[in-house]
Amino acid sequence: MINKIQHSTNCGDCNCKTSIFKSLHPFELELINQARVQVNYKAGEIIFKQGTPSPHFVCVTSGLAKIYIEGYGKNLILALVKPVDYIFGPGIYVDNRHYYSASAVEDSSACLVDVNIFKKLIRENPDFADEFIKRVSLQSIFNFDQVISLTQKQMHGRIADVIFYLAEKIYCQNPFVMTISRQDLADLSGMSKESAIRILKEFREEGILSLQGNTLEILNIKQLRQISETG
Amino acid sequence: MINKIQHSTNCGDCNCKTSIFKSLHPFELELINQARVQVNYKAGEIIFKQGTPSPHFVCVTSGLAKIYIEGYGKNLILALVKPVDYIFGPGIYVDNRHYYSASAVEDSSACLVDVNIFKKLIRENPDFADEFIKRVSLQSIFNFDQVISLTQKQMHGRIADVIFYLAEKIYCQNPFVMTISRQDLADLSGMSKESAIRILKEFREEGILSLQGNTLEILNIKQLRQISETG
DNA sequence: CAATTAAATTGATATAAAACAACAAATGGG
DNA sequence: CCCATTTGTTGTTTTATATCAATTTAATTG
Repeated sequence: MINKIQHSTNCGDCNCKTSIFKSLHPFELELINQARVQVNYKAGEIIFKQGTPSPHFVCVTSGLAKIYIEGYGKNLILALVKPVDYIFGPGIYVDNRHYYSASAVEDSSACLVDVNIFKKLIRENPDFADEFIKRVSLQSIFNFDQVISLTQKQMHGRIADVIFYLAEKIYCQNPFVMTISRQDLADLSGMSKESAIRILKEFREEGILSLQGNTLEILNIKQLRQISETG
Repeated sequence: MINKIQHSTNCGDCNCKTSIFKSLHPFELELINQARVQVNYKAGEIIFKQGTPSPHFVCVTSGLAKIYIEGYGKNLILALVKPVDYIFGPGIYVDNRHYYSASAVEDSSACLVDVNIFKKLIRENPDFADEFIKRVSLQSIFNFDQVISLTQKQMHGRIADVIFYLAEKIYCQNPFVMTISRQDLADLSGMSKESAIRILKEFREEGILSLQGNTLEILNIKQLRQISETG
């Protein structure tokens, strides 16, 4: 099972896709490369748990992961993380604890790198620091949109938002295969699984999308956008 | 009207209260001091508007401000900002736009400082950068708690959370005078003004708190905590 | 200080969404 | 390949919460 997935053998080839690393010098990238540990996760396996110490940052190199807050009885998925993107929680600069959990949605692999190396590079390379802060800022902005969607739109609008998120940011194609479960869809849109399913059904009946098996196609983007905007 | 409020005449005295500035050298603080502009706002006045350019960061030196997202028909208050604390939105490292609005809740004054000075200091002083990132991280963690409260608790729990926020983080005393309106209370807890008022009334009737005029006292902290935790 | 406007309060009604329950379909391990 | 477990689906009921409407209180301002 090991080594079934093809990976780059160094960060210089792999992480070039992640904009934040573009400001690192080759020798700095090599520093990360030396320190990294690669791990494989089966679908459903937990990568790290909310509340536990956070000794490294995680770079997802294949598959799909979710980061989610374990709340009161249910989870809220903050984001899906696809290759090549990394998970770097806010606890690292606070108390070295995770403030959300992460698990693999699909069979995935990831590189783990000691956070101290990361923090060291931020101190030493201002361009990298700027990129990092920019990245954190983009995350914040995304979260703002998310919290407005969750608190001010009703279910139809929230599902519309999540479908756009999946099509545009995660799977990046229009007919796409939903590898996330209905429960995940519900946890992304802050509603019960039953409600999420029902709205998906409604959208299908109204010809807004087609859904056979787990292949979803947005048929009427304009109408779905409308639903997203009218809440 | 001008100069009625007493302020420090330099950042060295004033901002020492704000932990993020403690890592700045005196000459760096003086750089900020030279560049700052002080402004007074009357209650209700807008400090900046979501979507507009963001040329400076804002340090609230007296009064009380709110930062809020203008959503679909209603606002969501992200935080109240009291002296001496600053407002530094995520747009500054992205597109120099504000992603939320800010306005004065009480008569307030603030210092405005060119963001470029701030960004320059972050590049040049790694300790300051670390403090800044820590600060942004704490903000994120706060927002996580907030979004869980807003999306997974029902109204009683949300109001309880907001009351604790006011008592512990904003007014910092137990009988405290609520200088925010009921609408603000509603916008902090993501519900209608009417619902917020009704729950306040219930809490009063159950002896959990007293509320005469705008003076609120938590009488049964344990029970309020319980309500916060059971959602 | 009266007159006007804005903010707070209360009650009645409508509705969005969860919870519950029962069942179907798919998945995975022995 | 079959049984067991999970995941998905649908209908019904209940409940939390918004909306609407009416009234009271407080705050402004000429």
